[in-house]
Amino acid sequence: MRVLGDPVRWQIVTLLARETLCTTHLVAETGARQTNLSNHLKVLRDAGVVDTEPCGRFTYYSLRPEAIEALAGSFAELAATARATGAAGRKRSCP
Amino acid sequence: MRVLGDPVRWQIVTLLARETLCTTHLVAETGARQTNLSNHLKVLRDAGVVDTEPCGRFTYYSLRPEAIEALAGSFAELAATARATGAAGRKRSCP
DNA sequence: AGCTGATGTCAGCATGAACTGATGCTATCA
DNA sequence: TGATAGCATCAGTTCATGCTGACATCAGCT
Repeated sequence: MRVLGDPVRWQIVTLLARETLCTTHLVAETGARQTNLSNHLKVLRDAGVVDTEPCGRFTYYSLRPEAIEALAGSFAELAATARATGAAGRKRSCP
Repeated sequence: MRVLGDPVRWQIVTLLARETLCTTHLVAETGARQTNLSNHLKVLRDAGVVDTEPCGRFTYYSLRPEAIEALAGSFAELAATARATGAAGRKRSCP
């Protein structure tokens, strides 16, 4: 969750959702430095959001749909309970 | 998105999803100081994630289901395109 | 009106995260 | 085998943001 808070990482995720890319492509697309991107990609890798696949001297990055789907599911669940409490008028009384 | 990256704010959101609460309750639940919570609630209010309803000298906070549902929808869409690119093997060729 | 308690706002401080430059490793090509 | 390119890691600096204390404000009660 905190991992996707950074705008650069969010841009990386949206780019990878459409296409599997390697670091060079991401550098060209985002305009960020290679080192900077490498750090962000490490964070995304550690969080299990992206997968890596070496290809010669390049490394391809792809988005893991499971991770995004899990987030989407928890958000949907949260929205459902929120709507239920709103409909039921569930509120704790003033102390 | 960036707004929900903070763990305290995430805790506030999950609490409000279940029950409409006022600041005193949130102070008791999270253990954070009142000023700290007030700042976080301001951020959530500015982002349109929560609604406020004054009740005497208390103020009730409730989660806005629309905001969460919008997030859930965009995540689901992202996951769908990610899964499609994975299935189609869509990748940009090495430069 | 005056008092009390709940809440919001502001300025300063501290912690953490992002960005950068330098360096090293690995794979490909001449 | 030397040169080059892609990529990762490390240490240092800068910047953002959360936290805190002090003050202001507002509603309700006596």
